[in-house]
Amino acid sequence: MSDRPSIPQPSLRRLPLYYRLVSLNHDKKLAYTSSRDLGLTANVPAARVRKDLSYLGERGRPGVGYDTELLMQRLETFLGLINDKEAVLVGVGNLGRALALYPGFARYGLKIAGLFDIDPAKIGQMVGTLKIMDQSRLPDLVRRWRIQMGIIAVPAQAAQGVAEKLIRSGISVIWNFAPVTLVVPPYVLVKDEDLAVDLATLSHQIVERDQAR
Amino acid sequence: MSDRPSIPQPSLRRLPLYYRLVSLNHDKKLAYTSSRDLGLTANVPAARVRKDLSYLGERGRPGVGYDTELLMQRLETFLGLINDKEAVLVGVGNLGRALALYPGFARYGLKIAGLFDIDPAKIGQMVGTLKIMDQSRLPDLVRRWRIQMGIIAVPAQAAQGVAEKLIRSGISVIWNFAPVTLVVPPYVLVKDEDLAVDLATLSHQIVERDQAR
DNA sequence: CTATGATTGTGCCAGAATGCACAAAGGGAG
DNA sequence: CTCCCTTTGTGCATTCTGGCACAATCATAG
Repeated sequence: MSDRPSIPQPSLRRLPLYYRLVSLNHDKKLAYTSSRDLGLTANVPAARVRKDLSYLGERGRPGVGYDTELLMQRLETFLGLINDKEAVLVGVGNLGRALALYPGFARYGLKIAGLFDIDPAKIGQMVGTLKIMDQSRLPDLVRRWRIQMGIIAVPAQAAQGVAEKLIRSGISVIWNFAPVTLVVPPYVLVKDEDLAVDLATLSHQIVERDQAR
Repeated sequence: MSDRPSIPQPSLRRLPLYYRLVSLNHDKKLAYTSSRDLGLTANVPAARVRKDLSYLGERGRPGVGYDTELLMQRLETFLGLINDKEAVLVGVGNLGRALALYPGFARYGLKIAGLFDIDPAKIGQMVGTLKIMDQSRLPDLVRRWRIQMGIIAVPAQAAQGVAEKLIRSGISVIWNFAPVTLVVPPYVLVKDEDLAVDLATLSHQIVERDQAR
C-alpha cells in the first residue's frame, strides 16, 4: 500500500536543521532559500540537501532556490509539527523542570499538559503555569484528555515502572530521558535521549583529535 | 599516517550503550557479559555487538562472553571517560541549572568547574557547590585552570558570541545546547545538542506510524 | 579424554547512504 | 531575443553499514 519510498534515517535527522534556517529566513522575509545556505547550517554539501528535500516532493526553482514559505509549510507537515502533541511529564527534578519550562517546544507542536512526581514535598508546587500532581492522578488525566505522549525524566531505577504505568494508561509514545533501555510492547514508540551517551562520543572524539597530533 | 581503521560513527554511538550494561554488570559482580545481552540493551543483533567491540581490539572468550571488568576498562579508555574533562558552563537558565546539577556526568569524566551568566541578578547565586560568576571573569579562569571544554546553554541569539569568547580564551571543545550552527575555526570540536531536533524526528515517526493504520 | 552446548570472530553479500558531475531550468542584462 | 550566470534535479559509481551463517574456541559433565 504505502509504496512511497520512505525517507532514509540520516536524511530525516537533517530535516529539522533545515527547518531551523527556513524558519529564520521566513522571519527575515526572505522569499527564497538556497540549498547552499541550507547545507551550511547542516554541515552537508548542497547536493545532499537537494536530495533530502526531494523526498518531500517539494520542488525548488532553478536559478533561485526554494520558496521559503512553501518549504517551511512542507517541512512542518512532513515532520508533523503542525499536529498538536499533548504530553504528560513525569519526574520534576532539575531536568524535568527545565523541560517543562523550555520555550522552544511550542513551535514544534509539543504541549505539556500535566506534571507528575512521586515526592510529596513537590506535589502542589507550581512550575510555570502547571501544578505538580501526584502520580496516582496520572491515568485518569491521560485518559480524559486523550494524551498520547509521556515524557520520562525520573531516575533510572524508576523509569521502567513509570513507562509501564504510562502505557497502561493508554500512552503510545514515550520520550525517555532516563539512561535505561525500556522494555515496551511493539506498538509503543520510544525515543531515548541520553546526554551521557553524547558526552561519551564527544569524549572519544577529543581523545582521537588529541592523538592526531 | 594514522592508518588504523577508525571506528564507524554508528558503532561509536552504540558503545556508550554497551558501557551502560557493562557498568551495571560490574556493579552486580557478574564476571562475564555476553554479546547477546549487550545487544538487548542497544537494540541490535548480537553479531553487530561483536563487530563493534572488535574495533576496540578487545577479545571475548568463546562459550563465555566478555570479561566484564576488562571490557569496562577498555570502553572507558577508548571513550576517554577516564580522562578528566573540566568545563565551564555559560548560561545558567533552567537548562544550564539542570546540567550543572546532573549527577551522571562525573562517571563520564566531566567536571564542571565554573558557572557563568550575564544576568546581574544571578551573579553570586549558588548552584550546588558553585557560585555563578560574571562572564568577564571567564577568560582568566579558563586560562588559569587550563580548561578545555565550554558548555553553551544560552539563548540562540547569544550563542555565537559566547562561542567566540570561549575560543578566544583558549577553549577547543564546545558542547552546544543552543539551537544554532556555530561558526568556529576548524581545530575547535563542536558537539551540538538540540532537543527540538530530536523532537521533530520523533514527531515525524508518530505521523508515519499513525498513517500506517 | 570425549562429547556437548554455548558463545565468539569474521568473511561474504545485500542494501543504504554518499559524492560527483552534468544536464535542465529559470532570471536578468543588453 | 540571446547570452550568461545561478541554482536545481538526479543518474551513476563508490563507500559505508548491516545481517547472516558458520567455523573456531572454550567450559563442563561424565
